[in-house]
Amino acid sequence: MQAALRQEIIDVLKQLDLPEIEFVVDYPTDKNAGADFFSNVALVLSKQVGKNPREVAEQICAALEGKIDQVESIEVAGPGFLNFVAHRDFFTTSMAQVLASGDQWGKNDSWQDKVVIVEYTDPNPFKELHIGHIVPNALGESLARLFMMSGADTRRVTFQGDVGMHVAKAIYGLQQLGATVETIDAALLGQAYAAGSQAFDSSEEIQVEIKALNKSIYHKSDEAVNQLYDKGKQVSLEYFEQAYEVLGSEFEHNFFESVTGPVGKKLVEAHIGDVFTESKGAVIFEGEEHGLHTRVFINNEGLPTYETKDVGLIQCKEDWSKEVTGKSFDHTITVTGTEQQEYFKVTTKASTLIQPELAGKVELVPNGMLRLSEGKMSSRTGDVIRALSLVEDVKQAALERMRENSVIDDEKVAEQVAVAAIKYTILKIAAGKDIVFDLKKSISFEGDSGPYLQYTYARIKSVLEKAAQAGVVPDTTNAPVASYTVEKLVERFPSVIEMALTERAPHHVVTYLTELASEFNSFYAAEKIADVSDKFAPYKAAVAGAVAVTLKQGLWVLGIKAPERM
RNA sequence: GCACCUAUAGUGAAAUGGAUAUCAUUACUGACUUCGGAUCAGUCGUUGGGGGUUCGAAUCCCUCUGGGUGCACCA
Repeated sequence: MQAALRQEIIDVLKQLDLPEIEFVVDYPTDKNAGADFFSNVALVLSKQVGKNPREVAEQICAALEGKIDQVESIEVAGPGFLNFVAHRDFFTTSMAQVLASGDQWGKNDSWQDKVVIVEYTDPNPFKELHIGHIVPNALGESLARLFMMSGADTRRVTFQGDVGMHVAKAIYGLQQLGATVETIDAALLGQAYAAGSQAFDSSEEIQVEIKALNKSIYHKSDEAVNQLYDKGKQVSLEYFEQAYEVLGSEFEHNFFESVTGPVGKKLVEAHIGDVFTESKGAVIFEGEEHGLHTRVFINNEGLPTYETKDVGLIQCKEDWSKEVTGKSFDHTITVTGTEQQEYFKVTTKASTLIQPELAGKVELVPNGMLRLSEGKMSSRTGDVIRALSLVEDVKQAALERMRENSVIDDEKVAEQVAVAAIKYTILKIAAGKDIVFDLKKSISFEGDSGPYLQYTYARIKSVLEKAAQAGVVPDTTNAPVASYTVEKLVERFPSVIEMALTERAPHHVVTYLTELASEFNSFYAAEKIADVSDKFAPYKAAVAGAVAVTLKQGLWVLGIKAPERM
């Protein structure tokens, strides 16, 4: 529709001998409920033409009159906007299309057949998967699904630090705690890391000891250590898998620093002289000439730093992409904290200097930090809130709620409600902004919340069931003269999906769904659906069905399950 | 010190440079003898200060103030 309007306006401009300019054709903000679409073309033109904007608008309006099939009327409003009102049929047809397309509703082909690798969550083995990891997990999952909605061959992966000082500290802690291969579990690993970190900070002797341990892990030189390491890594990864399942993520592949390190080191060493330089025993990249800052890629002990592991990672992604899809990736996204933005620019620049074909294909989407309104979190002191324990707490609250006033009592659904509540609080905020988390208050089941969306969906399912029993069959042939506001919102869904992807901003989907649910609930309060004596009941049931499809698709994009009952 | 990000009702947020800044929450008032009250309707309350660009600024530019983050051998 927008495209058709735009084209007609362009034609009319030519016909009227007006200059070609950039202008907007879009949905109006909801307070001018009178119009379905608007354009600012006259406002943009007025200066160039040297006329009053309203005058220009009138001229274009007159020339457009009757030219566009789906438009009922056009008028000039405010300072010189063109307001278009769509035919009633436009929305009626749209409802029918939604019901017919089902789980295809909202899709587009902007990334059709492109290979996109989305990397997110990135927990470190031997450390806790804490509530800070939920933010990039929720964001990355949603971005990945937006790419899927846009036709991309989307691959979800993680990148994990399975070597390095944090691992040495954890192993040291395990040794101190007298852990054996048999006794290691996720809880013990958390304790071990905290114990190791504290020991590291407590004395220089222990620091030397842990650094030595780090080297032996790297070179796999001590069999006893290797056993603890292998078991610890395995336990960590299994634990992560459990968490991913609860959170609703499924990763196809884990990349490890122990693997990307050597790959990166080779690449870096091959480009000493043209990209990297040697300085004080280390290999560095001088970022200043690119407006960035200098970073060390290989330290003076000859070990690759995180920078080099990231350079290697890109190569590993490329190799893996060829292996699983038969071709190079078209785009890769890394979701990680905003604090890594400057750093990421440096490694990306270095990578593209090595491999110019990567330019523009490597992207960082920063996620904001999650702060607690009270107290600080630190895995070094063991003072963390594990992701799963947060889910568990919220789930208990949900169960309590269900026992009070729900039609069912189901642990699985309570968990889905909990995850919805948590993800909603994260995803409603524009990506990259910090999130203040008040454990008591911020996870809400009322108003602006994940459960509100789920509730609305369950409610529709329920009323449609009642309607079916009463003999009301959803049908769009007999529509009331005026369209319901909620229909107009449903029709916008695909454009919201496209915008959310191009801006890397799932919060647009959250805002939209909340508005849709709210609008539906108002509609629901005012209109009777399961009532055979109402001649518009079949139409209203069709509208309710279209809202349900939209909610379900939208929640899917957010990585939130839509239970039929709750 | 340099660089980047950020500031919107009491609180948490939204607003591709567009029309009367939108939601939620809090507080208060109500709702069909109930198609699920995790709902709906209503009242109260907002763009940090100062300049500028623009037909039009929460949004862009400058500046001040407050907050955050990053600036070789950690990840």
